[in-house]
Amino acid sequence: MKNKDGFFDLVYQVARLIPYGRVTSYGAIAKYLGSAQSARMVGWAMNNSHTQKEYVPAHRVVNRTGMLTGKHHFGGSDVMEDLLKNEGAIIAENQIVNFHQIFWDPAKELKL
DNA sequence: ATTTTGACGACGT
DNA sequence: GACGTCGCCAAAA
Repeated sequence: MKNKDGFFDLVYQVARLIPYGRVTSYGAIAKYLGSAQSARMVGWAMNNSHTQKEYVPAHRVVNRTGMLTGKHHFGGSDVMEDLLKNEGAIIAENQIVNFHQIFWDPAKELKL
């Protein structure tokens, strides 16, 4: 397949697998991909996520602190917060309060 | 080909 | 316990 087995595409696919009302961290995805130390790459991939044909729920991906670090990349609006809140996430000061509650680890949940 | 970055993470002070 | 710095990998300039 001409699927670019690139790191980016992998991240996009995993990000799309994030269930509704759930969030994950860059490190979690990176770990699932086998490159736990490449958490930064995941974030970078998200930056290019807009280049993907399919929409990537990047708003469900936050850093390990649960802070919406990437909300600035959503067009400058608080759309990211609104979306997460809409899914049941509690956001306060750009930070997910119930992060531990809605945290979704692909390497754990998605792992068969 | 080399250098810089980049939406992180862990360790150190 | 809060703040700072370094380290990681991979892609873009």
